[in-house]
Amino acid sequence: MIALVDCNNFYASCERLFQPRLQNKPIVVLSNNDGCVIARSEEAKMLGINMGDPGFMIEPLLQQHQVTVFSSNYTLYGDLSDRVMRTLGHFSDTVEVYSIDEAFLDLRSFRHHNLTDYARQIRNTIKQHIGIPVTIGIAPSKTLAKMANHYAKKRKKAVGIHCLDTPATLREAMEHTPVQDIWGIGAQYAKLLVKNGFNNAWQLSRAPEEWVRKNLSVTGQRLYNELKGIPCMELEELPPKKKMICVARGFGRVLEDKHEVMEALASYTAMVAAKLRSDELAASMIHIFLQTNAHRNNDPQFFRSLNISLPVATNSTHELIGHARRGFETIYRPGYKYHKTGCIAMELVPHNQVQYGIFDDKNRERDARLMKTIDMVNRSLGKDTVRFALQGYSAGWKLRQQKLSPRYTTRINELATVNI
DNA sequence: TCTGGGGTCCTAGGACCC
DNA sequence: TCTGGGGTCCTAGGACCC
Repeated sequence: MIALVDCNNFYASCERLFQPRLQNKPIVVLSNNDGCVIARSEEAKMLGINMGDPGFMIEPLLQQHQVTVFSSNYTLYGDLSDRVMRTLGHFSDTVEVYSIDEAFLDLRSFRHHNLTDYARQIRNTIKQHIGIPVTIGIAPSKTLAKMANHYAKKRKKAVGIHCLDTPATLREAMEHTPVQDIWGIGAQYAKLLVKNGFNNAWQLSRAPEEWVRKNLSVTGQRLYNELKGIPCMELEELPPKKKMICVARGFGRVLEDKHEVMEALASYTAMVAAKLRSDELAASMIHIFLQTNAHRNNDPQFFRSLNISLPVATNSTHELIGHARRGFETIYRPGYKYHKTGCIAMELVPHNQVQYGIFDDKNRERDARLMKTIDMVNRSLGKDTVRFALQGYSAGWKLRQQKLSPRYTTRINELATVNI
């Protein structure tokens, strides 16, 4: 059996952990730039606030019900996530960290245990040691474990655990799972399935396999077998090798000044370079793009992107910024209100396996030492302490984060204070 | 009358996930 | 005024090769 452990309303729960007065109060967390709702406490869900609602559009509702709003604080969530995952490691030798708030646990060697009791133990330990509430679903395959978890959240909230270990419990959960709630079925496939008379997971698992293969491709066929209880997806303990590294962001406001857009692109490129180094990778190609705000119907729209092949794979900040700048010069057009830009590193190779070029005259070893030093300084004194000229100092494109909470667990000067 | 066929590589686009 | 960001996988179709 496989368990899926999922943190409840994770970002909202993280924020609440350090502000106990928000217990039983509605909370929402907004995406970058304080854009859309990406997490809600139960109380906020009950008010009819949906995932993805733009913050400014639900402003009256937030005020009316005194909803506490937070900007997203990934430093805090990442640290609490690490603690949860480390704790899960005590309960199974095989843990796949699937996302910041979810993990699959292999419980196949626990055949003689009462798995519901074991799950209760996991749940209590995480609540006690870290303070985050979790829900646990247990079933014969990953897809069914996801379904069990979903079922527990919807119908057994108080218990927070659901185990699909008999044909009857399996069928019951599947009949109560509409196709769009199946892991791997999105809006498009759900529409197609309903049109063809498959409304819930049970019905889909009874569909002709040929039809599934033809209409949902091989991923759909895998999913179909998982629904039948035949595991087709193994647990991945090691994170797979990255194929790309992307930093892209909308600006706090639209930009019409070429240099400001370039500063943003240079800064995102520098972030890509730092990520490459921390993963010990180098990029053989970068992709850059810039675009206007598609939501502003009255503005002329512009989108352009460019692939840039690099003569020698690199993770050096100034080299990557140099390539990005030359690319930017060729795709930039004046006269538009720019909203977003980004840099994507592709064709990644391990940094110690880079092929040098015959005509390459750069001193790459000296460069690597310089980058190491910069990373060290920025790690200890803050992300932007050392930066390159092109990144600039104008804050016009910086993120909007008006409701940012302290990084309680990772910065000594942002510790929580307790009045007694 | 009949107008090759099998293979690879690349890219764009669509679908999905959290 | 204000609508997220970072990923993966699969397929179809074109270019090219022999």
